[in-house]
Amino acid sequence: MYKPATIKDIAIALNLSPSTVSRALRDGYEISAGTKKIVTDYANSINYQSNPNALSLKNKRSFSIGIVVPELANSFFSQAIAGIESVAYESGYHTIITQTHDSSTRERTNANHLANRSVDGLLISMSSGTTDYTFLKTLHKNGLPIVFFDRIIDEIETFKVTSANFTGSYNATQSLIKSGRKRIAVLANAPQLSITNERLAGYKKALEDNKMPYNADLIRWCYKGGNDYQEVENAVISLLALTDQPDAIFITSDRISISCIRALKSLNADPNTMAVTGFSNSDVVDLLQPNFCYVRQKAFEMGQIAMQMLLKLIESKYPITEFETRVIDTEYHGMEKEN
Amino acid sequence: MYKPATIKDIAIALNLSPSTVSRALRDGYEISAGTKKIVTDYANSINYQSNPNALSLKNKRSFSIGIVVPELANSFFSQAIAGIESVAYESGYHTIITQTHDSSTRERTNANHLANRSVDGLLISMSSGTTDYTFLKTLHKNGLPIVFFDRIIDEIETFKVTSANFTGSYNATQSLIKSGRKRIAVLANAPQLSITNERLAGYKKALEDNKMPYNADLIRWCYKGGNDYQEVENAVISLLALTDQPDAIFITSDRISISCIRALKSLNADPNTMAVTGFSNSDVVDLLQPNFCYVRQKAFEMGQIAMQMLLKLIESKYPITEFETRVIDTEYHGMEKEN
DNA sequence: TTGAAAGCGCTAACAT
DNA sequence: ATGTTAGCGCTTTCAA
Repeated sequence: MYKPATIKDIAIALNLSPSTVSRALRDGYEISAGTKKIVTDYANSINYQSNPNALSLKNKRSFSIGIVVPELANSFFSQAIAGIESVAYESGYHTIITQTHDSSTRERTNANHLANRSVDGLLISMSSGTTDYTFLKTLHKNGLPIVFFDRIIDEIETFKVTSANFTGSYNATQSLIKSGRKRIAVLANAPQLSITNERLAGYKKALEDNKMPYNADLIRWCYKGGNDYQEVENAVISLLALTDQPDAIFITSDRISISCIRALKSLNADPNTMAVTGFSNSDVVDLLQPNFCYVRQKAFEMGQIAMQMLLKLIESKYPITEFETRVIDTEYHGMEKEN
Repeated sequence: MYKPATIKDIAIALNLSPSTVSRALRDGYEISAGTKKIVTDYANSINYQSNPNALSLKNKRSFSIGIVVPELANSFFSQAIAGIESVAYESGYHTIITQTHDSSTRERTNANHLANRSVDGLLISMSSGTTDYTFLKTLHKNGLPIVFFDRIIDEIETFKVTSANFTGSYNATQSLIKSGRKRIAVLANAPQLSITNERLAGYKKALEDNKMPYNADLIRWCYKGGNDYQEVENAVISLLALTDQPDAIFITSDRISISCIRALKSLNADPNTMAVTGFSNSDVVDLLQPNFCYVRQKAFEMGQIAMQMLLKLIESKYPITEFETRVIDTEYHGMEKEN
């Protein structure tokens, strides 16, 4: 049984009362310098660490924050988490990371567990399947600080940070059009997601501005967000089977982008007749396929901002009523690769 | 302030004592069916969740386990974590994931924090820089169940699980030799790591068995494990600059493999004169470069096994004295890609 | 300057 | 079958 030393142990060893030890360790003003030194020295010598559970129970404060993301094995999220951690670490907060695998049930369980585990706040990027937000609303109403990032929702009023999905998408589509593509198909992520709709809207607007028709036949939904390769391959096959074949594919998400490239390769599609452009934060995407252009989100930065927002919520003395939704621009990586 | 309902609240609302409520909720045998129903119904209606901090404090048991890995943005680890979670979830355990970015300090902080946070056990894969294991020894001596996976160490006696690094490496090198390669260079990970040495040993043995000389000139160390691209590129440049250029590169780690491919591409090395083979668990590695052969570790499976071992340690009635180090075979993906 | 005591939410003897 | 009480480790009045 793992049993670290307690304040009581120190008190007994030093013939002091627990309260004195507690105050000494936290540098309380009432304690004499001498006692403080004795206590801290001894505490260090036995490598004393306070029990966070007891502290949380007492203080309703844990100096840890919970992170809920769909998938760690997704570059965007692991980069965002790195950003979150960098800020959290500086401010003395620990991070507890959980993943949902895009399951609403797991999402609810994780969020509730974190809340009960008395994290001081929650950073969440929604799962693709979630349509019922009551569990979050309840937590939020009960006073748990929540910040949404990337996959945000309208239903809860708080700080949010997301990418300029519309613009990123618009520019990428523009670029395809400029390069002469006439029939641009889309592989879209689950339609419940904010990011999906924004990205699709950017695509539509680009078509419109170029007086090109929007053709629903060219849209394919990948409800599993690219986690199910077969779903993506089927979508690609059905696009290739169209009598009026598309000459480009625009993809609204990272995992789908990868799966699409794989599918095109395995179907022996000609990379010259089929241009591919999509959102991706994979760190190897530039190595994948000669002509793959992509939109990259500033994931690390988004993580940092999200954590800063959460800190603001947590550490604010009075309730915050003015909330901000930050939109971070994306980077477009076209074919002419510099650097 | 987030403040969930407590057992006391329920007790007051239902005019019962806290202990009755507690027992009813945990289906205690002493409680009448009627009371049980009343209590559970009410608890459900207000969405009562027990406070894990209080439980941990009381029971010295948290039903959560801590995970310490170098880097989440590394396919191997995110896959291993998925394996860990799958077992943990089935057994009612939560996982708390932390990453060290290969910093010993972060590693120590994380491990200590998790231990104090009263996780019931620890799953750890060592950071590349760590040479002082006293913090782990201390935790272990104090009774914290620890299981090592992948990057294991000899210094602590407990359950461990790792890959057949020697054999995987041996076979990959054999394969390079069979295909006619004569001068096989190596990009090696930090030499502190168990996996680095095992993989290097496999390489050496393959040379030996083929009566080929081991040439230290062909070995390059990447102490940053591929996180520092420049380090890898420099290594590649220096290999290409050799008067007697290597005709193959064997790489002992995932991140270095990726960086090496990128470096070769940016240096315009001819993929036909320079064969590349390395360890990688990236899910896009097969798309990267036509002739890249790779050794894949069974990461998910390793995670599952590690978690099972940890459960055994945690839930064993009496102290375990017989420890096992499981070695899991690797998959070699050569050039003839089926499927 | 220090100590005693109560309480955070929960459980488990020990009553009743 | 249910209630009372003490205690997990810590902080914080209140008292000395």
